[in-house]
Amino acid sequence: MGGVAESTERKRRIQTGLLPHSNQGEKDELYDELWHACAGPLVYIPRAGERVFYFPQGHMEQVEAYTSEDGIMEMPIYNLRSKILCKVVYVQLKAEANTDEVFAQITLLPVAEQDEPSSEDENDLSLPQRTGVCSFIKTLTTSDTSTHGGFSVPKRHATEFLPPLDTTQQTPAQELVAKDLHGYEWHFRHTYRGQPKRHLLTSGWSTFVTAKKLVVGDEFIFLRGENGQLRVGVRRAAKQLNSPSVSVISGYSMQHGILAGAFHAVSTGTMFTVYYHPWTSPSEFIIPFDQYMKSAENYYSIGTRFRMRFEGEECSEKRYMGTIVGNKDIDCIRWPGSEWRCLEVKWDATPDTFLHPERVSPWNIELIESTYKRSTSIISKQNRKRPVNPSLSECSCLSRDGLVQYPAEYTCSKHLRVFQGQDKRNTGAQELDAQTPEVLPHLAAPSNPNWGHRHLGLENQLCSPMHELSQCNSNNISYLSQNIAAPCPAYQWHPIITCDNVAASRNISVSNVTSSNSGYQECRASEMRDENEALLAPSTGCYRYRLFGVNLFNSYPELPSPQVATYCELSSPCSVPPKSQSSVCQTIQVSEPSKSISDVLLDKQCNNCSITNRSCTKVRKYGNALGRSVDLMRFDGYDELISELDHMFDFKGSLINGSSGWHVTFTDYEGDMMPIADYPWQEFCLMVRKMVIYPKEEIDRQNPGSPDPTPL
Amino acid sequence: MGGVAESTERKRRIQTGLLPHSNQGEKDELYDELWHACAGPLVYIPRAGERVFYFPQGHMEQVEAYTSEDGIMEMPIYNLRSKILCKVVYVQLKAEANTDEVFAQITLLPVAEQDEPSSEDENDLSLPQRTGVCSFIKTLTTSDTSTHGGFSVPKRHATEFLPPLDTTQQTPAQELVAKDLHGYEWHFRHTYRGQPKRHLLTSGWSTFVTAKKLVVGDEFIFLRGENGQLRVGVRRAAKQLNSPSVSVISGYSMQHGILAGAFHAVSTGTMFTVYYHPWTSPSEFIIPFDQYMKSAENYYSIGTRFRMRFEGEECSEKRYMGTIVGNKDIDCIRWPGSEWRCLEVKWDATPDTFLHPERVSPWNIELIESTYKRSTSIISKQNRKRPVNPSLSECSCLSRDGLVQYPAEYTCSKHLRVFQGQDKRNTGAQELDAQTPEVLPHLAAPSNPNWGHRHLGLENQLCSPMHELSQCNSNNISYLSQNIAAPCPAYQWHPIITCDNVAASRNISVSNVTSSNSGYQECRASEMRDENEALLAPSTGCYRYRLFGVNLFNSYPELPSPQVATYCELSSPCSVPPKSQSSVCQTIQVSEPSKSISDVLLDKQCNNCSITNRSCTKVRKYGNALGRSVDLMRFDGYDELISELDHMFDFKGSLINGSSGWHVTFTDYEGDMMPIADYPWQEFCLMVRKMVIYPKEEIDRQNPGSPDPTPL
DNA sequence: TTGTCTCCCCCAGGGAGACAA
DNA sequence: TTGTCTCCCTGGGGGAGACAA
Repeated sequence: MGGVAESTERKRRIQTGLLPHSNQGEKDELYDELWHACAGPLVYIPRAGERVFYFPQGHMEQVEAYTSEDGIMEMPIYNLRSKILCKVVYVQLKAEANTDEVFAQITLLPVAEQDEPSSEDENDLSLPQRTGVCSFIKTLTTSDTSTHGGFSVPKRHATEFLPPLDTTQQTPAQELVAKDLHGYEWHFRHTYRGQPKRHLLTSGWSTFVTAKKLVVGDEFIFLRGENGQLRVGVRRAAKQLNSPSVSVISGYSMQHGILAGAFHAVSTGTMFTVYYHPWTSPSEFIIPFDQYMKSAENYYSIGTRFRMRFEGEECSEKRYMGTIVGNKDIDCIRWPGSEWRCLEVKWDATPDTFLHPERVSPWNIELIESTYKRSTSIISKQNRKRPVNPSLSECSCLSRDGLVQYPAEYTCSKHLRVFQGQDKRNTGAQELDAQTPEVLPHLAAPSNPNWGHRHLGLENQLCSPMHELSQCNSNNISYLSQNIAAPCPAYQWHPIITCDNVAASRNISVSNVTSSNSGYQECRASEMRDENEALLAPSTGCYRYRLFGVNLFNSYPELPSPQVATYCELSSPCSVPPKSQSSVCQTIQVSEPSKSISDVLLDKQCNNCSITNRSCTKVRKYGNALGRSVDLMRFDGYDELISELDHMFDFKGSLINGSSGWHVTFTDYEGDMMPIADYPWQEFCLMVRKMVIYPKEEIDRQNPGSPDPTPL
Repeated sequence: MGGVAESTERKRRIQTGLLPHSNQGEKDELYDELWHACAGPLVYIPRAGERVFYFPQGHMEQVEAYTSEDGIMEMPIYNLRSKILCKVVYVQLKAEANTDEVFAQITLLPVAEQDEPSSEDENDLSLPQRTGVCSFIKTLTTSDTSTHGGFSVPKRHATEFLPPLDTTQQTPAQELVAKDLHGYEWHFRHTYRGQPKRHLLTSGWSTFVTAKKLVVGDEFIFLRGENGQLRVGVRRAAKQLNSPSVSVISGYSMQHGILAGAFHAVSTGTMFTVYYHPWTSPSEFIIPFDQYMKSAENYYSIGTRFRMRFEGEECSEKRYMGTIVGNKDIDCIRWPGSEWRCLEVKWDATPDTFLHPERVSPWNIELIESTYKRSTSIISKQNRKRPVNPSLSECSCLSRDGLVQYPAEYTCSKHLRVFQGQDKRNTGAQELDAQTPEVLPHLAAPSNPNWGHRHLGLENQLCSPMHELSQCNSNNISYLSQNIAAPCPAYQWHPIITCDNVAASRNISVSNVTSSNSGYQECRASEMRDENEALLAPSTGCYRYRLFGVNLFNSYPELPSPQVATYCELSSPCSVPPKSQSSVCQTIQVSEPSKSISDVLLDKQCNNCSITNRSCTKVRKYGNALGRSVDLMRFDGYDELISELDHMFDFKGSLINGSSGWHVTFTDYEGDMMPIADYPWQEFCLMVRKMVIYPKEEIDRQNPGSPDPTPL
């Protein structure tokens, strides 16, 4: 496609909003492809319009990688939620000028959780538009990086991706001009010479190597766009660049800035911008809404077995298994109830256990299910969960029209590489929802056990991982390198998987592993729910935040009455009465329609930490032993707060109209008590620690300076 | 001095605390020397223990230099003072790894303004300890930076600073090893060859040039310590490095971080750290207490003529003159009453006016006094004021025992360079105070019109700028370069001033300039006061905040009765009754002992901004139309404030003991009224906008949320 | 005295095929 | 097919004195 037709198609896409964060034409699409190629397949960047949860804790973790020294200072406590639902407003994919380190500048707009996203947005997001981009990656050899000679281009890559040479000449040569992520043009002389003949990049190559500071093991990325435009990029083997951060503000101020900035954005409903450096730290602090919600469906009890994906050497994927050994707040003071890295885990012994985090977030891991539904359900579940590294978990063939995915039920210890563009990470409900009836049967077909597979006749041997992987054995190491190629132009964006020395078809014996944890009955309701959804959900396109027609966030049952006993072990004492300790698992198993996920989340947060939950602010009425809690983020100002308090404490409107004789006071974190409404709402939200409703006489009686004199 | 003697002296200094921020021995002193040499003579860095004013606005300005894009977003309003008195806790002088850009990491501790600094601290600070460091600077020529050949060492520098060569050899050579600011060791081969013979740095030089990215016009700095240690550094001609700042947090978050971090530090009385990059922006946001206080003595009315020092090309100093054309807040919303760049100025026409800021802070400029005392008083005044660039304004000879200064009453348009270490910027009262009686006569000697001159027999022709400058004319351009040398080892730290093409002895015709502004009578009382102080001040060691024995901050005349009319033009309407618009000028001219500087400050600050003044706080008594003002800086806490208010409004003790039935309330800048003493005193000082004393009945009657319901 | 130029000459490194994995 | 080696050869640039400002 090109010329007029391409232009027309482009116009249509722009008009229909199908071109995310790109309004400069094909050039920028190619840029995005290059960026993702450089970032690596494990890196997920949300798209504009998407709804995500922003985790300030994770953001702080990443920023701390740039503040070596003074992270010891005690942070103040901001009244900031541990997770903030945001709409992605703008995404810019960039690269550091000096290091080519990719990073994303993401502008977020905090949104109320009850806002329903339009189904169109989500549909758009689930349909990444792919053009005829083809590319290859090669890990640099010693010779490639030596000062003598150039870069050896694998023959197939050269013939497929490089412009054809005039082979009639003795030593045919051409000049290639390719831009990098900074738009800088690199010139390479491409020749075909030697005995035997081979493709080489000679002149210009050493300049590139020097400028990019490439060493053995780094990767060279080459892209060719539809119209023949060339791009080059690098991925470094050693990701641990010592941050050459310019010393502008102290780490302490940075922490303040992130928290205060986010708080201000949340309070005022304005945008804020974060930078995400996937190479710097693995703190993925922006998690797609769906991914989070999926993980929230599971119950993460102590002893639960799980596995988690990591990026191994040379961009390969590894899965490690472990056991949950704890479930509690990482910082009970500042982030009570936070799910960020709330799971303490013990990893199964591996040669490189030291790499693994001792704490993970629920959405980082996949639980290992019980075995009896493994042939279909487990695969389905895995596809649906895809917690961290979705694209590497299966061999994907991306067509212009959608996503074709194959589950990869093996551990490819090395040399497995999938090169593809960014796909939709959470291909759970919304993708299922988008299924046309005729593809649903695929879900249960054992021989083709992928779900969401759009059967559009695009499959061929290049796209079949099982086919490709059958070529991979330890006998043909040098024949097929780990290089990845997207064939061009016949099949656009159908990655070729080539690998050597791979225990290719080795399946993880999930059933054995799981059954070894016989002491725990796994909560596995969500997968059943998935199936139910697939079968029962109306195809309205917006059921995701509803469960059987009940809006998950607007319904707020005061006292949910769990009708099944919980199987789930609790890791920490819970201050909530035990009867409310239900989980979504059972609730959904019995098709309890009044139990919403938000309820479950509330319960779970209470379980996670026995200290006060800062997302909610305690309110007490003078003389009443029983306190309540309100979430200030749900209110727009004092009026709404007072209205809620009026309702909560049964003032029947007299608190609102002032006739009650009671007044709301609050105590800030310094312990000073003040009448409410003295401060602007935002500041109040920042400083309030708890609220007490006093009768006026009591206020008059009190010494205003004495902190919190209320009897409990 | 060396060996045992040096070690003993070192030990003594460490014991007596005379070694600022250095406990690692001579190495670090040499480091500091190198740092300041690289930073340039205009750069002032406070010392640990010093009291300074921190201006968040200026800090924000500097940080904005690192945030190109998103500075447009509206900043929230923090309850932060425009200037924050701090004690310097810790200073680290550093350099950026990539660029060698010098910067200082300064840890500040907010302090209450009423805390008197101990005179010992200040004495220590005013006695920088100098060691036998000698050095030279050379601006690199084309040949120096070319790929062919090395660095040509001026002969005098080589003979004085480089280890002697064995001249009996045909081509004597030696290896020099010198560390840079990062501690990296550079090796240079030093030879003496060629026809005619000359000193050259050959091997190693081009590596240095390449690594430091030196170009023609950059400067090479060479230091030699007492014990022969060598150091090298660079200063770049092009200071405008495009900030290669790593994208970690958004500029918006940085702004939040600076304000929230400072606010948190002030609120909790904890330290905070700032980074000051003198090369990046001229926003000197940390100003010594004394410098600020000196500037606060002047009255900056519209039409006032002033001059200001700038760094010209190649580190020369230029003075430009201008006229104050406005005096108002740069940001009335966020920083009401701030003096940061509160002066709008119009610069006299110069070829490079574009360089000049349209707004300056009072402490940046020196007012041009009336002429009749120019021969002595003006010089004295200049020495005392030294608003921005103290070290360049005179040729300084620093001995181990003190500071010898010569006023420089000329404009050195180019090529004037003074190379010296950091000296005490504010050599005002405390230096005078340190005078021993026998040096006082120097103060009035017309032929030696410097004050604070320690007559220690160290003067010699090398130290006399007038002598040196007599060599400087346009005829010997190539004979004396602009290179600066500190001769070694005979005279330690007595800079040689060598220059060419300098209009050396050209005096600014201050009298003419000033008289051209005939419409304004300049306030010039402070210089008279200086003289009075010099002659009359008792040598008690702590008179700085006293005037004629009256403590300037503790005395507070109830109703100063100005006995002379004011000469000062007011630039903006003043809400204070005219009768209180006296100034220090008249007061001191008539030797009014009861008029304190703080009173003057009160009056003046009221004039500075037609909006509420944050340094003095208005107080009204309910029902009284006539308000008062108090300077909260004078109080240690609420008790003292209430005591003062009791006295001020004639409560005769009943406000103190609570029997009056009246209560002091205050209004913050948001317009919210609260009872006094709800907040810790420091926070109260930060947020108070005005105070009102109410009868209790009135407080009870009022809706606490309504802003300032008091009738005027 | 020192900035610039030119000349000399070395060697780092680009560019080629040989060779082997 | 392609990684590595070695050989060839060129040019950038280090290093010297010449020369002039």
